[in-house]
Amino acid sequence: MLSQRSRYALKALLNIARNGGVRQVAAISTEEQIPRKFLEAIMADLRRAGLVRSTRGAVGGYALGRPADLITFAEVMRITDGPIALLPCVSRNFYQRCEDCPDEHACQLRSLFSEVRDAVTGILDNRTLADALRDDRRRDGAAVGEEVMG
Amino acid sequence: MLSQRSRYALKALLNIARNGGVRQVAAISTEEQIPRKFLEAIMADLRRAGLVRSTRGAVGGYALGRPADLITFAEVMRITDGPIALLPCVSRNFYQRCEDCPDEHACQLRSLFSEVRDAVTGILDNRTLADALRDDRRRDGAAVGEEVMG
DNA sequence: TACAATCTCTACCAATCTGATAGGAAATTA
DNA sequence: TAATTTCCTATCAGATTGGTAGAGATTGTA
Repeated sequence: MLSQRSRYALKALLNIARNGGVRQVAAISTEEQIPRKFLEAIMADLRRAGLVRSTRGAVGGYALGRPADLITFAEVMRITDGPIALLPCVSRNFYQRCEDCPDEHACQLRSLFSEVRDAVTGILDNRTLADALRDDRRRDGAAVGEEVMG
Repeated sequence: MLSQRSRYALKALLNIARNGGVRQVAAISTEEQIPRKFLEAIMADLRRAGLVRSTRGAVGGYALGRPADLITFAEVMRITDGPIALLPCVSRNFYQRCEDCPDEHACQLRSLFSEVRDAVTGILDNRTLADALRDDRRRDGAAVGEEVMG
């Protein structure tokens, strides 16, 4: 399961991307129903990873560190939750040997879970914040305004 | 990440399937490098779920509760780790609402993580213990004996 | 019957992770 | 200077994880 941390991080980033420009923790907190102090800690992680830039003081806040179409879901999840793969020995970004495994290449779990990793990262490494916003607009459009467009 | 519990459960079941018939915890424990007492607890779970049948006494042990080609990886993982989906609100077997989510159908995470769930369960619900053993034999064959067969 | 082997059950435990909360320091704007 | 906002450090309760201990129940065999 995704941690609450990751869910919050993704929602916060989508909130910033949706609104554009600089956005305060307090606003995100109330809009996305995220405990303020907890969100502060999460934003600090995202800042240290370069996903957002912060400005302090009276009209400060957070802005995306790069365009929304260059921030993937996978990247956010790796920052907040660590590895995406189900086994350490099949992770590309956080590889670690399974200590109790005598021979990695003979392991009957490894090939299957490599396949799972490929399936998952195939989606998450290629889906950006911008994609999520676009899908959302399309869904709204289909229900309400798209007809007007032809 | 998969819990150690799940890894051990899968390895233990594969061990039983590979050897066929009844198999003792002590043997599995040493062969698969799993702490004995911990494995006992895991086998108890698998028994309660019907994946294995146990017999007590002098020549007791555990046998598969049904043929190896009817036990999927997904089923084992759900017993030992719970939901496979990354969000409770997209799980088929353990569905739960996200409390802080005002409108599930407007959620910008949900559609993406449904897609991920489909990709993962598409693999894990359709891969059985028998498949894993077969793949393994094929891999051995390719390296050693297959040439003899033509 | 006694004994050894095996699963079964209950309880317990240390370490880590999760999801927060508290309070103040530092920076910026008006 | 006052207000606003991020930044930093510390703390914490509860759950989860990975495991251990020991006694009890059941069965096969000598």
